[in-house]
Amino acid sequence: MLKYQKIALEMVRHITGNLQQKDKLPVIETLISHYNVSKSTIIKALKVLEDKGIIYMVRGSGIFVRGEGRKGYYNLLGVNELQEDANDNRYDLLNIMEIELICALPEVTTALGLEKNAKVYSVKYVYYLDKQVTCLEQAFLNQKIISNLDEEIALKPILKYIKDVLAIKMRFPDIYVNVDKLNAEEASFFGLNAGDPMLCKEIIYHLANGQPCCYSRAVFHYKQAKFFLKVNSPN
Amino acid sequence: MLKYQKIALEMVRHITGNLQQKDKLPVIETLISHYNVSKSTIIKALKVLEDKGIIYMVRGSGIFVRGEGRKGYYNLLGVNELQEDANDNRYDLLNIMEIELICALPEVTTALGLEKNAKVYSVKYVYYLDKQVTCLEQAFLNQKIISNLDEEIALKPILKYIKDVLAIKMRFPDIYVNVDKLNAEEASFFGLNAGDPMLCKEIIYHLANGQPCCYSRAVFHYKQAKFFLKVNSPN
DNA sequence: CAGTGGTCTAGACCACGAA
DNA sequence: TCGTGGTCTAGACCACTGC
Repeated sequence: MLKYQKIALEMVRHITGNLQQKDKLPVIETLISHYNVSKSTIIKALKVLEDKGIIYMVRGSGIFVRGEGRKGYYNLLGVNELQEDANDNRYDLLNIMEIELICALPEVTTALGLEKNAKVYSVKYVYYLDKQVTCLEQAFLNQKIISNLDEEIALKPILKYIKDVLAIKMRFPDIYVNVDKLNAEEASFFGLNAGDPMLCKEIIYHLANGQPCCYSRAVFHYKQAKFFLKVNSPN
Repeated sequence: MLKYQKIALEMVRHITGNLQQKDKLPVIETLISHYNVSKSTIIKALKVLEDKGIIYMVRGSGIFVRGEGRKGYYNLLGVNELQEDANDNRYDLLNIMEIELICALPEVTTALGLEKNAKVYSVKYVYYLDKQVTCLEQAFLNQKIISNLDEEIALKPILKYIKDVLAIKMRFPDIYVNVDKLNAEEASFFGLNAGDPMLCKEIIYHLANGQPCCYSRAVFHYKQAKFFLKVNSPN
């Protein structure tokens, strides 16, 4: 693990454990001697925290804690589908409804940049929160990249499996959000009526080399479709 | 303007004007001699583009163009409300329905961290796309920070005014997204029915020193509530 | 194993905020 | 004016990709 990453991690732990919104961090000079690294490395670590929305740095003044988001809202980037971060208690139960190897439909071949009739794994997930269905997800994985998928693998954090076991590096997801009315089938899962609102979140995951490898479409119960996003100044 | 910002800007222009998805950029050594700056400065400029989702860098391989998002979707960060970026043709007409100086309601005092009964400007906007209402927005601005607001000012990009005329620096918005049913009043604006879906996007803008100064709540027609977000590897 | 992106350093200098 | 964040440099060295 790189120096700046390690420092960033330590800082996150220290902040979340001990500090509150608007608390001031030590000045950079202090951090330099504390971690015994160069200024650039400290700043790089701090930038990581700034990008995550944990701190903000004010020139001429200091470094401050940015504080929590609104309660009941989930991090839009804390990509909960495909169980990337299972610590996040966005749901308390997960089931796989179906898992099969199919020929990709046009929608999927486009999203994943595949040849016609290429094979993909389709995995349908149901997420529960307080014993209610909160999210329906269907994920399509390029079989050329992720082969030998089975239920046991798919039930564990699948992106972690891809990273750790297959040693494939994921990068930059593209996220699409839109709103629509529930169809009858979806509505029955949620215990809602057809025509009720829903939020649809689509994600296309790319590998380190830019190739798309996974396309996911998740539909959320509108009462639980609450997301936040901490942005930084675009400069 | 800083070196790396200037270089980033030039690069963006060059890419959007001449290159396509997956095209390869010159190697860093070349960029160094072309722009006549140090390696760190080039990398800093490239990071700006990477954060914007314009390029991706692959170690050992090269720097590539990431390509456009899906058609018909708008950048979730291209914060169109309050007209930050008027070039973006997310709407083709804008009206102010109402502008007044009022005592902040509890919801607003919380969002802006104000004292009870503090004064805020309330500005109600209506956005049109293809002669249809596409978005209703109500913005609340802390009067202690933005004083003397009038219709003429509010109709121009208001964040630009705050930055350029008042010389106040904006930073890190917090964005909240949720989905709900339209009430009767909102529905009548959109030409939809009460109970139809809507997307609500709330933004709290903070100043450079961390103080919240503006709270905006925008409701979108569900057929036009399509947003994308280009994320980078969290490292 | 060559080529390319990326980390890390030490230090000069700049820009902004607060007192 | 001082303290603090931030830019920029030159160069050593590391880590990954693809031939």
